[in-house]
Amino acid sequence: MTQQIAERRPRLNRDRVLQAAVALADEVGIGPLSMRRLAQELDVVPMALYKHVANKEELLDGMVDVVIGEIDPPVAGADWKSMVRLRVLSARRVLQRHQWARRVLETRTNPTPAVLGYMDSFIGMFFAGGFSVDLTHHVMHAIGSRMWGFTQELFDATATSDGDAPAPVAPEVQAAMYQEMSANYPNVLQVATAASHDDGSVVGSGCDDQFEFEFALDLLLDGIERLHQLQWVSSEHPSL
Amino acid sequence: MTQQIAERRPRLNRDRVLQAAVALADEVGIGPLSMRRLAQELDVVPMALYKHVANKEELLDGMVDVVIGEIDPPVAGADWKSMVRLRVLSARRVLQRHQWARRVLETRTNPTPAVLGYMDSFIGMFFAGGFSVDLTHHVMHAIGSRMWGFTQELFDATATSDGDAPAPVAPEVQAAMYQEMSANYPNVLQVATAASHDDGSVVGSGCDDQFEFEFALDLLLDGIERLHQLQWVSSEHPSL
DNA sequence: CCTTTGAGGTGTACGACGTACACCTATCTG
DNA sequence: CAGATAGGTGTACGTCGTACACCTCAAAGG
Repeated sequence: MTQQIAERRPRLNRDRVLQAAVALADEVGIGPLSMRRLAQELDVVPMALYKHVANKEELLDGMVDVVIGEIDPPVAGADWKSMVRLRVLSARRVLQRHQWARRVLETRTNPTPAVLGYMDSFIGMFFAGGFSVDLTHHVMHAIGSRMWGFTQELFDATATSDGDAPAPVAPEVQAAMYQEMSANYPNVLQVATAASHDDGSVVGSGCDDQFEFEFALDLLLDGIERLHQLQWVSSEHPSL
Repeated sequence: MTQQIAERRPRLNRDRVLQAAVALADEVGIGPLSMRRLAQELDVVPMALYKHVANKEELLDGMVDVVIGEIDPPVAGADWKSMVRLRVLSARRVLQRHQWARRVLETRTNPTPAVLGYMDSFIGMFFAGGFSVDLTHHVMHAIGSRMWGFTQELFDATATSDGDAPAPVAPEVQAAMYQEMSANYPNVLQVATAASHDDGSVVGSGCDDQFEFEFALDLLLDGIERLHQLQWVSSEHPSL
């Protein structure tokens, strides 16, 4: 009789927790997704979740990773433009499927390995297309905000988003980060270091946000001007 | 002795509440901004706030209005491109000053009059520049997501953002909305109705999100392609 | 001048929330 | 079979938004 009525519930694990969280958020939205509600869904007491995720923030990190994992890998053997285009559209489809994801992604304060990996592979598409590190950097900002649906500070480790002072990073920690980056995310590292030559930090954004903003803005305005001059109308859906 | 020690605190009103809320959010961030904390700042008991704001959502609406009000009006007598450019940059400066504003703006489910007024005047700049209603519509989407820092659903009344079913709108209410719109926001109305010809609703977005997305994406990709072909480098900061 | 009234401010209370901490109990290892 | 340890439980605390009943005080009417 030690066996409970339901001999099901095959023991929780981190993955089942994340999957359930994603499913629940898809169903009811991110607002009503509470630890208690999620626990209930898994037929478990709230505190049980904390054996698999450190806290709610880490749960959200994990959910983001699940979502990122759903974005298609780059299609092989195409020109950079169609590769990038398809991948951005794939990302859009995923974020559309999980409406809450954009909002959550936006609140992540530092990128998970899955996000870094995605960025790295994305940057790789530009490199393969013969882009300079410099242009790739600016372009990632411009495309990134379209792809994610918000202007990102994903790399800006200095933004704690709650106004606390940025924790100073010890040199040896920074060195370790560098090792990690160069082993796993060489493209990200290349872009990041090139962008922060005037800044001491390896991980800080170190780039000129104002410039990035105007870069993308002018890209848009120039494109718009061209369409205006051409008397472009959408009903014909011509190539831009 | 009925007079309290401090004869100051010149009686609360909605405006003082909003100003204090904005100042507090600027200082400590949006996370720690609670009704209780705000009340404390105003030297008042939490429930006192509810005499001036219906609830926290309405407080946030009011805060957004304060922020929107800080964006510069269009400069007179310039071409559309510089007018738009300056105004977007002004909006950016404001959102930069109030870091929390972007996140809050994003969670607003329907636009306040201040936001509608701003949109209306923004659309007006394109109309004055000779843009068609059609092109203006697409361009507002593309520029909008750059200006606000996120891809907007500001007009999408069907998105309750917590997954609830969209409340059906009675015909007479819809008629009243129409009156209101045509009186105060004629430009918005024009763009909205043109965009939703296939949709019955006046206020629903009714436009093809996928198309808007690809429109802006291709605008970017084409611009990027041009830069790539020109071997553009940022260090020289040439005009794009 | 006194009374009435209603807007503005108070106090208490409730049901959410995230999660610390001490505890129990399966399951696996030696 | 014994002991360890990963997984699950129960209770409790401090936070949040806000409903509801109450008080108070400035202005207005007799």
